[in-house]
Amino acid sequence: MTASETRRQIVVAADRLFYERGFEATSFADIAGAVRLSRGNFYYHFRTKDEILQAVIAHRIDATQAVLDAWEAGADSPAERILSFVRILITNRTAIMAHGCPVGTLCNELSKLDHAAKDDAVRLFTLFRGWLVRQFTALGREADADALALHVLMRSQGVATLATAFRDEAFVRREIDDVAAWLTAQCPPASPPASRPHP
Amino acid sequence: MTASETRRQIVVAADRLFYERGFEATSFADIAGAVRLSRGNFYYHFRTKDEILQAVIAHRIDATQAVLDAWEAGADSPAERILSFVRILITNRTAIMAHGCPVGTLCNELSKLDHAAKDDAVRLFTLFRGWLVRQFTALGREADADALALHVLMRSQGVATLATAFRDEAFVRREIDDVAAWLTAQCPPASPPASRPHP
DNA sequence: CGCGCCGTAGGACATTTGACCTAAAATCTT
DNA sequence: AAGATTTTAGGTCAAATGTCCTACGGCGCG
Repeated sequence: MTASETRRQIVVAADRLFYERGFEATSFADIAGAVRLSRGNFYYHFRTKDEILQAVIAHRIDATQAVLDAWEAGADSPAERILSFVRILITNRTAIMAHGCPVGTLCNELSKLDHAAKDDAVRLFTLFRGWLVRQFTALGREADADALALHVLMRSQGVATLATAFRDEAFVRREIDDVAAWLTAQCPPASPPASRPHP
Repeated sequence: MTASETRRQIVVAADRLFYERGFEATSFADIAGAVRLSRGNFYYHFRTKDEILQAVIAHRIDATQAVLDAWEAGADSPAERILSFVRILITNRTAIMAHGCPVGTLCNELSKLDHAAKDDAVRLFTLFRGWLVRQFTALGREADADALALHVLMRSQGVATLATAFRDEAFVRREIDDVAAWLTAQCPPASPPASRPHP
């Protein structure tokens, strides 16, 4: 096995474990075990947990960017793209009801730990935020695109958190429908300006 | 110092530390140090970390219940009461931007740890949920009171999470205003039914 | 071919940390 | 002062982290 391939496997396994159990609760040995490496060999690739965290975040950023790029390259309208984003909550409902949103929970945990990589994790949010801003701008809402983007992110996060707490799939679907309705009201052909963000 | 008083101090200190650093990241010694107790004395009051967690959750439930009762005993209208709840985000903005929502982040962490006390933590949410249901019922929305309650909780959680990530106070205020506007649209004297929850 | 180099892999320590426990001193109660 | 309660100062044990050392196999080179 080549070193970079081994490394990649480690990052993928760590990514999953950090998501499922949290960063703090995942031990070096847990990750090594998941990839079937001895501790010593593991150390050859990553010397500290923080290094792994850095790599995991970088990996997530790449993966996220790829998904967003693909959506933006597709034929969907900006509004449909935004809905694609929100529907992640449905697609990943099982994982989310068990472990929450990967981005939100990581940012929360790193904030509490006051971890050096905190800001890097927030960049994941920033990625989505910027992408959403572009979609809303394309919908003719350049003036308040950022407020709208944050609003969509806010709703996703809120739904994810409550989904984890209550494990209520009907609630998730209801709220997704509500976002869809809100979105339609935001960017219609021509209707009275809705009561939303006044930035 | 009487035992129950010492115990109370321990719970208060543990509550703060669990909130600020997280449950997993807070050690026995951290709590003992915060109350200036020897580890042994600490052990006299609580034998395991899980016992402390139980006590902290019970303490939070009591405190929450007291606040909700006070609000319900006050002269405010149900709509104003709901706004009081949402405005906690403003009142506690400093703490929330640093450590998130105490309820949401605890539930998230315990979910990941698959901790036995997970469901007890969710009861904190349930407390708010039931209280909100009563307010919406009083506003004449008994039919969808629960969906509306969850919607308000969802927004609070989303705002808290993003507030922690971006530390943007203006965003928080904007979203609070938006909830207020939404609330007005929900339960007005008599207006066309808004596009909200269809449970 | 023989030899040393290097990337890769695996195991054997050493150190630290944190949860959990005990014995006995100090303090309070009656 | 007897007896219960509270506090202190230790100590144990397992898990986690950090570091080193050996081994194997390909490969360039004299």
